[in-house]
Amino acid sequence: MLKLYNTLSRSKEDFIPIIPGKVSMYSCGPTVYNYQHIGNFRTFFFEDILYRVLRYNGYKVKYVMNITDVGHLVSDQDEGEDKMEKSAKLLGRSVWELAEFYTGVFYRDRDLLNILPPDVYTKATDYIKEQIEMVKCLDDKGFTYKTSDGIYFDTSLLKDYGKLARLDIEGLQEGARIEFSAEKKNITDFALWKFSPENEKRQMEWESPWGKGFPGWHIECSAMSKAVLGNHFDIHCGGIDHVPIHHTNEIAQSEACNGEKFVNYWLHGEFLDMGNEKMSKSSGKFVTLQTLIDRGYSPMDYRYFLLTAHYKKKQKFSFDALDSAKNGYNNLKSRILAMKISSDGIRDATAQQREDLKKSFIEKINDDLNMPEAMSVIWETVKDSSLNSAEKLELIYDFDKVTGLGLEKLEKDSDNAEVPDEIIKLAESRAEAKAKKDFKTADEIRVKVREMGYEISDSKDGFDIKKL
RNA sequence: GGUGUGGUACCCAAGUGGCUUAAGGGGAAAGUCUGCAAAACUUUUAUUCGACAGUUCGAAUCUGUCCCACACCUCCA
Repeated sequence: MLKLYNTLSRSKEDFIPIIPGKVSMYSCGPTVYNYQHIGNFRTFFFEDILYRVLRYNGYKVKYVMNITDVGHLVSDQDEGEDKMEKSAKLLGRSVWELAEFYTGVFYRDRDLLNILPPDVYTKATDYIKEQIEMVKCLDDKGFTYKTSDGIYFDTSLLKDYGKLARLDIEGLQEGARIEFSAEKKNITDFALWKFSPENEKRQMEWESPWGKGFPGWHIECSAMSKAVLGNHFDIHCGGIDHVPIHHTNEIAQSEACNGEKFVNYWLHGEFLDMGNEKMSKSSGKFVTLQTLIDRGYSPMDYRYFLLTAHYKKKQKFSFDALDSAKNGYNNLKSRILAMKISSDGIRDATAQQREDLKKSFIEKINDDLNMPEAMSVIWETVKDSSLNSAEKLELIYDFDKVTGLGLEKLEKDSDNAEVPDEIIKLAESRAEAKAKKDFKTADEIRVKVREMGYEISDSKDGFDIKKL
């Protein structure tokens, strides 16, 4: 039985889909006005694990992710400039070009991290009509009011507003530091449709029953999930930061308009803790996947790193921690490679042991996606002395459908091809010296080669050269 | 001011009442192997879970108090 932690109930629940055997799932994707940083990818990774675990459990999953290419203001509370327009202005490009560019980078990074694409990507600008219709629906039902800058949702009309975040509305007002729009009736009210500024031509704007403008950020997820998955679906996920505002508002809009429960299970991924390194995009300073690549890490090192912590807990990022993940991943890979050489067969006699390991793995992933424990089962499998290589590999390849470390496709690095002739010659002369028992010369050559960036190591049939 | 989360070995990180005399990885150390190394293999590395009280037959896990760190209530995945 798959158990998932539901933010709505603040507890781990048995997962029971609306339609047996099928799962409908929506996750809040990237806002493509800038690069995604490694913190963003922690969330996309968590969603990938969720998707994989659902599929591993045999569910037929319809997974939708949105691409926000319009309307996400600098503040979630609908203050400030549109992030897309602001960023475009800064770079002197059109917002459309910008969105396309950053979407492309997002896809590339996603693939490098072996994150599976969803079944459907929905771009906010492709669903303007649906968003307008939803605002109209709310308007018709009397949930809206108009101010000088847009159509707003009146949150005081819902008695359970804020149930997801368990908001203490009174407390919010007391501690609020935001510039409170005087025209807003309640601090928690938010824009459904924003009017284009009169003195300014926006690059992205559309006609609507309320005049030229653009949709508020929250409405896109409500409208697009409705369009693709219907009024009521199984799982909605995203980053933990979306609980108090974005997801709270999605629930308000969707339930007010549709008149039925919106989502059964809300799952939220915790943040990556960068220590002193602030990761907010607005500060302009953040670590991207490319930063890691430039520093000599493979994107998959980062994936392995993410697998070592539970998604609901803050994970401390540091280059030391990433180093240890990289080493761990390398060790795992070399063990797998060593096993691949073997020509063992699967034995009936070990069926029980293999069954036990598999059961244990499933138990871990189904316990609210406990990947650190699942990784521990993988290591147990690797080190199990009662199983032969073929048996271990069969299990590990199966487990890797969830972990996504690319272990089945793993091939021995063709490092030797890149070793310069000069180094090979030195290695050969070292072998000669060794044969003559001239160990002093042999050691000198090894040191010299090491200084040149290569490591010579002896093997049964001669030597190996590895780039350092 | 309000709200919330967390403090587990040198580092990362599971575990939330007995199966754990606390997973797993990294690191470190020792041994086997080796001319010596490297790799590989084997072994070791928290009687202890921020502190102090308490509940219990039994607690890292529950309760209370305190200390510390962080996050959110602006933006952020």
